[in-house]
Amino acid sequence: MATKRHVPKFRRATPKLRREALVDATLSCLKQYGHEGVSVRRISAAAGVSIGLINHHFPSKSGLIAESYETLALSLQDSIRRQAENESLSPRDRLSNFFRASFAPEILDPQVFNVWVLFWSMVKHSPEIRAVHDRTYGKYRSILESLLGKLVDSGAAPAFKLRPAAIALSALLDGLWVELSLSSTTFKPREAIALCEDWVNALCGGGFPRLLAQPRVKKSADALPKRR
Amino acid sequence: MATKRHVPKFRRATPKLRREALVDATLSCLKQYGHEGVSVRRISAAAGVSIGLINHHFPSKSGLIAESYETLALSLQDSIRRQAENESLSPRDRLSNFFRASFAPEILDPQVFNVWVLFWSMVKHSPEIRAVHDRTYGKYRSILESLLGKLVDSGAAPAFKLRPAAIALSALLDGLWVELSLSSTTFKPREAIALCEDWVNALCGGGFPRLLAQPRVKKSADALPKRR
DNA sequence: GTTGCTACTGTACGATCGACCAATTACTGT
DNA sequence: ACAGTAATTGGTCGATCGTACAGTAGCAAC
Repeated sequence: MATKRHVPKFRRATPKLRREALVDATLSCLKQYGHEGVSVRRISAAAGVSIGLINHHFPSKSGLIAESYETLALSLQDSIRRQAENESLSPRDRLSNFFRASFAPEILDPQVFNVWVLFWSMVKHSPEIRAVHDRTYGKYRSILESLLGKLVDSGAAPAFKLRPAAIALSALLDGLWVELSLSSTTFKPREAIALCEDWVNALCGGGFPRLLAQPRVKKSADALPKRR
Repeated sequence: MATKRHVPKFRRATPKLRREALVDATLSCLKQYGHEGVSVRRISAAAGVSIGLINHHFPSKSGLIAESYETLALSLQDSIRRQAENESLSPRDRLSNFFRASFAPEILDPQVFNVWVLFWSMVKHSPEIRAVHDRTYGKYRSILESLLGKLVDSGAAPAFKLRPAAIALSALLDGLWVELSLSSTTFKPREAIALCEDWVNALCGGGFPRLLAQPRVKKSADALPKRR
């Protein structure tokens, strides 16, 4: 026997690191195989660990999937938000950066869309996944609201109702993202960006009178319009 | 023995009728169980037939699913389009009807959305489903283009590029539909309708200059702008 | 009544699923 | 060097999956 002492069959990792590795493997499998990728065997194989390890670190398969959803959602969100955080730019330019980032290749990756839609299809049947969805979507909309609010503060746009505007803009972004992801041949990312810019330009130009009706006010609960 | 002659164990049906029944059962299972509903056993039980009958009428399970997708897509499409077909209304009013129909309860049914997203998630991994998607989505956009074209003809809107406008409007519709279906608490269908109306109003008021750049012309290939 | 066609049944098969758990083993503290 | 801890393994369990196929039986034609 030479100097060979001992070759470990596996290496221990801290629960935190191992969980992250399993989440990465899950996303990888979902991208590659779709529905069929959601299998403890496939995921553990991709992570290079044994089958039983998943149930050691996660309560069940759906727990692992929920955590994977949250990881992907926050990753995409941060990737987009970073582009819009440049404080040296005007709010209007930051919105433009937000749009460009929203249709960057890494976001339009068809595999990412596929995984995303898969999560959507689980929202209704899994409370854990639904919780993740509500949390991340609320955060996304609040980012948009914040950007739109700064737009008003900078004087680039007249005062308008932030929430419906953020809803409309995020819907437009989402809808374009979906269509682009489903078939990239119909139109191009730059067209999608232009359509978002057009929407904001119309907003700045007062093109949506209904959104202007009740400007932002600090408190005054009675300021809530009674709907028409 | 009394008059009891013979109680048939099953009744024969024409292939056409049986296929339709199986498609209906498939959609029902998908609505109720989501991913887990896509099972020949569950579907055949819902249709009240034996397991083997599916493979007698369809080449495989994915064939049945593709046909179910097409059935649902055409059903929703017709339901919406009927509202906009009233020839006695102005093009602008027909668009409004189109919006209202797009957010009618039967379209916003969370179960329908769930099934729809499930189909989306299969588009990338199944050529048969992809074919159905491309066909139905192209048809949907052409309906929108036609409506928008009539809007120009009626003089309600200045001439604009139909295709990008139809893309933007369908994206807005889809995005709002997705958000409403995912969590109905965030906003209400009437807000979604209002946001669509606002978009068309802005279009009619010339709020999207970029869409106006090149009005509809018959030929003139050199009219394509060089992008900025 | 009889025959022929085929819609239809139902079992069987091999593969794969998620969960479970006792045994193993890498690593840390002493 | 040793012991304790817990991360990790890998086999097993019952359930369920899609497909195949040999056999059954409804129903129309004659």
